[in-house]
Amino acid sequence: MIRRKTELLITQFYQQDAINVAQQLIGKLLIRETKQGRLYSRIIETEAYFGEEDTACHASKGRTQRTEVMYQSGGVAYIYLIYGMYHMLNIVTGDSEHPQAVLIRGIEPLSDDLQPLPNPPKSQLKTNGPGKLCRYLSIDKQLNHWDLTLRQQLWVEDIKQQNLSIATGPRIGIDYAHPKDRDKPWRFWLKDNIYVSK
DNA sequence: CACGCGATTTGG
DNA sequence: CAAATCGCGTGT
Repeated sequence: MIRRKTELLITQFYQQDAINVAQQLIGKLLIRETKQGRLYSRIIETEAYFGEEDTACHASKGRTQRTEVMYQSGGVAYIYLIYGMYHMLNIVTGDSEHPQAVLIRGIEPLSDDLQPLPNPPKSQLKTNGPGKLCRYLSIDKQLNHWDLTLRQQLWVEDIKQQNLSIATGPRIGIDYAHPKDRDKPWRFWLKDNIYVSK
């Protein structure tokens, strides 16, 4: 019973608009479970991509094989390859038929007891960037369409957070978008965190 | 079916 | 500042 209720809450959380989810994901726990074990991280940077009307969003080109997953109901992963070598992790949000997603741009890796790592990852294992964190978490297109509400392999957990200082600003790397979208403050990050990109 | 480019990262 | 590297969307 408790479990059912929890799953319902998680589903409802992802059915909110991408802008709301992007903001609320900051500070939450991202868990990756593979045969090698579990990796715990804290989400510290996100971006919202909202609908066909958002010219920065892949769905602005309409429904294609690639964007199909964004038309699903919130809670599944949208993962694609960019620049021929980097994977991007997104979480689909909102109701079905309204394509939107949150790009996970940065995480802070944690130890098994959920404390900041004494020795932050170096070189190949940095996590301050959407491509780097996918490399760190061994995320590729095998997890495209993955249902995060199953709470296996890849999912998000709510943890007690207080006094989070969240900053907002325009999204990165979307020069191709219409100015009205380029300027929208749909990037969110945790202030004063050494892992935030740039 | 050819072509151009991208929600990035890295090293010079 | 440019290279790496290939899937996807577009137009023929």
